[in-house]
Amino acid sequence: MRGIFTYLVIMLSSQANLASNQAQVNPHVSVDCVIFGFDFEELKVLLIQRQESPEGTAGSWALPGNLILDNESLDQGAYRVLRELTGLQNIFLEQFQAFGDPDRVRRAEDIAWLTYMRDQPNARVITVAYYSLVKLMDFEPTPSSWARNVDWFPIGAVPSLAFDHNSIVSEALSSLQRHLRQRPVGFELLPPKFTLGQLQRLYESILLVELDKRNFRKKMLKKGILVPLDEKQRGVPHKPAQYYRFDLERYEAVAQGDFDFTPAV
Amino acid sequence: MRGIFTYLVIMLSSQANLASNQAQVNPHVSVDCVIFGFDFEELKVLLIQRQESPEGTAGSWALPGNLILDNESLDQGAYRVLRELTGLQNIFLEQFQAFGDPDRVRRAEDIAWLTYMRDQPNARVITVAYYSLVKLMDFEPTPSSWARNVDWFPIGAVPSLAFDHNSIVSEALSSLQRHLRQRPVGFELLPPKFTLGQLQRLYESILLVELDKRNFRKKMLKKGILVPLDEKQRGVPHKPAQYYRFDLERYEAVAQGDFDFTPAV
DNA sequence: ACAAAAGTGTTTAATATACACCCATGT
DNA sequence: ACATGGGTGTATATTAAACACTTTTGT
Repeated sequence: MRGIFTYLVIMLSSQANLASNQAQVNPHVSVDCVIFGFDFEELKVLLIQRQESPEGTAGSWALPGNLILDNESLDQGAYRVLRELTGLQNIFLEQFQAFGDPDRVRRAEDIAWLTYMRDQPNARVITVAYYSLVKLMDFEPTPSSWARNVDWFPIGAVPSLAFDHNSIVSEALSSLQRHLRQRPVGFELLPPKFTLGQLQRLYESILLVELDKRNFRKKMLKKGILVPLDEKQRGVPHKPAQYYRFDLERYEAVAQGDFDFTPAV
Repeated sequence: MRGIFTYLVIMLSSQANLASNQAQVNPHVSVDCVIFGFDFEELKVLLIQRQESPEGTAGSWALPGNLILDNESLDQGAYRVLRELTGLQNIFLEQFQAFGDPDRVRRAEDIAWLTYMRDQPNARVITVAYYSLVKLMDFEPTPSSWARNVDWFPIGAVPSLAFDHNSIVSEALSSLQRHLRQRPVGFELLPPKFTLGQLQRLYESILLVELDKRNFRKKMLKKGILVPLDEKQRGVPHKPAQYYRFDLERYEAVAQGDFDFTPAV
């Protein structure tokens, strides 16, 4: 019961907005967010579990998403969904693709769920997909507040999802891989201070390659966008590592648009 | 009058479809196409000129685009718009971004035009933008058939366009530039046989750089995706150039996904 | 003491860059 | 003959790749 309540609060908050500032839900356009996090070991995706509807729909997993409001942009809609779900703001968000197959809603349980949740359950909906990079430490969904309704899944163990959400996740990963090679987006997944080992494991687990430690360090440090801090790891059962931070100003000064981290396989 | 007639045929053909196969126009989602062509000298964009409406709207230029039908995918919608406009099929088409600012329709003349053309002129519309690469030789809009309604514009001399179409063109160019460095998309803009000089000018005019002839040839030929033909240029007032063709099988065999043409500035 | 990850350099191969002259054709 | 773009090679600098051992800490 608790899970259902929380979930309804999220899904219906646009209705609250509607009441307070006249915004109308657009029945044909939604946004979906693929939220990536990194726990220093592997890449994870945040999924929500739909509640079981009165009609007995199974509580299958899905991407967080919702219809947009008529007075908000696509980006604003995606931010709103993220904020409502995670409470986080100032999150890295990138639109990567629109999905509009006429039969992206075809499974019986998806239709049942829409019937239960939406005013116009049969409206043709196209969805604009975003991926988001969050510092996983900032938002670890706790069993107490979210029950079984929200959880991180390893990117390699995503279950069967609602609608076309498995395709969306897969395209999000491709986009992230491409962007990671070209722009310094990886730092969005790490805390403000991090070690080179953590950064390397991030690249390895997103690009699905193994990298040589010495070459990785040389290459990364030569870019001149990392600055060492006066601080080292503590409490680790091995030689403590130097902490670094990403220097945005230096990046913008040095490489105007060119990052180009293209590791060998 | 002729121009208006032709244009109406294009814009209303979805209505014809509606009558024949029950397809409904979706009032909230459109597709817009940025059609690129290359005349061996510079990159061009195909624009259409809206007819002057009875309300006296100026005949401003715009991207070809239209609302989608409820039974077609986004890709199919974009293909349909392209086919209706150019008569061409099997065209290279790539979705690159959705645009959904609530105020992307704000100029008086845009509103007047929608009022004239659409059933629900005030509906919030988000548009999914595609860029398309065509062999310009296959489709040179002739003054006789299109009058002043369709024309190629150099990418550097695009006039002020309707709605947010100037932003869309600019983002399309960025996407094309990015893709050209990473994938062999340039050949879509060239005829089946072309010279290395033509290919170089294509890269130069899209990426807006000057390239060294010798290095360009070495680099391009080393990829092993071009095959020389038994044919040379004829009728040119200089040493005739060797013709080449792009070999797709060879590309797919050799470079699995990696093209990486990253020229120096 | 041992386990575990941090940290460090050199050699070799591949790739990128800069650069200048002769060639074949149409007019 | 001349103008025009086609075609070619080499030397140098930069970047990528392969590779192994010592260090520091917690247990």
